[in-house]
Amino acid sequence: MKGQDIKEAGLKITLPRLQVLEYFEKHPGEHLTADELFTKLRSENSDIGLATIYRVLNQFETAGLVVKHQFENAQAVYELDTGEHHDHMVDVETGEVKEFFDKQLEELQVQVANKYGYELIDHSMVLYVKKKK
Amino acid sequence: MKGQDIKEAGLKITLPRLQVLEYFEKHPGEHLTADELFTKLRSENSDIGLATIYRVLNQFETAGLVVKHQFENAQAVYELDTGEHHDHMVDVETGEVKEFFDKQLEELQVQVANKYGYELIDHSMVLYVKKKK
DNA sequence: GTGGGTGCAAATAATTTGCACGGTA
DNA sequence: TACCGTGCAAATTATTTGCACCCAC
Repeated sequence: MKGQDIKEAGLKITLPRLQVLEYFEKHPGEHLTADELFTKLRSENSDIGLATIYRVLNQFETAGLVVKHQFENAQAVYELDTGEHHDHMVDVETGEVKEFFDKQLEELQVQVANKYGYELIDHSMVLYVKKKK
Repeated sequence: MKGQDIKEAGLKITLPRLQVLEYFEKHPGEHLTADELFTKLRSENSDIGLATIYRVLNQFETAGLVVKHQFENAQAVYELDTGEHHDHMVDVETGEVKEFFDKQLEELQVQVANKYGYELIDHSMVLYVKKKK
């Protein structure tokens, strides 16, 4: 049962938390803002509050259940943490967000950090792209 | 004279605009928030307003005089646009921002975008690092 | 039963905008 | 003199927090 993840995070299994987690699981690959999630859940007859969404997302982020991204825009977007690291491509024409992973790029970043005398802890990389004609 | 850049951007040469531009030119490599710039200029006996800083920075960004970055934190940071593209490394222990450029990384990003059927328009890449012991 | 969890509304933080006045061209 | 530009304060936007009530354990 999915409540397991919530319990393992040291949180009580409550309806709002289940609804948020369930939404992400039912829509794999979606990246949405707190507000978008609020609207979607409300339209599914949930009576969840926006503040709760922010609270739950923060708790889930701390627990490693979701990942938060701050792209160019003001609002942060969240996605389910599949456990597999990946980076993002944003199609500048459609706003669509695509995940990708490139081993060579990852390794090169480690090497570049080393070259400057640093150890790489984390990175964020977003490629802004458009479809080739 | 430095007012030149401002005039070329189609803007009147005013004291606040000169002060902002001058601050960046006198402190090469600095990345600061609107609020930090406000405090610095005020301490230099300017009577510039925070709203004006935001307005001027936006105009300068549009004109290509400064570049705006949104790192993990809430506040955006600005730096003078030297015309040379570079990415950033943030020391997670000190908060220090270092610029770097790696040709191989740049090229690899183009290739990766191509591999997925896209054309690379722009990218943002921030390496979070700490000093090697 | 009790302490954590929730919705709502009010508080914050960063940034933008309205307005009357001031300075540049 | 024309208007654009400015400082200040109020408005906006995204997010957080206080509080009284509620529910999972």
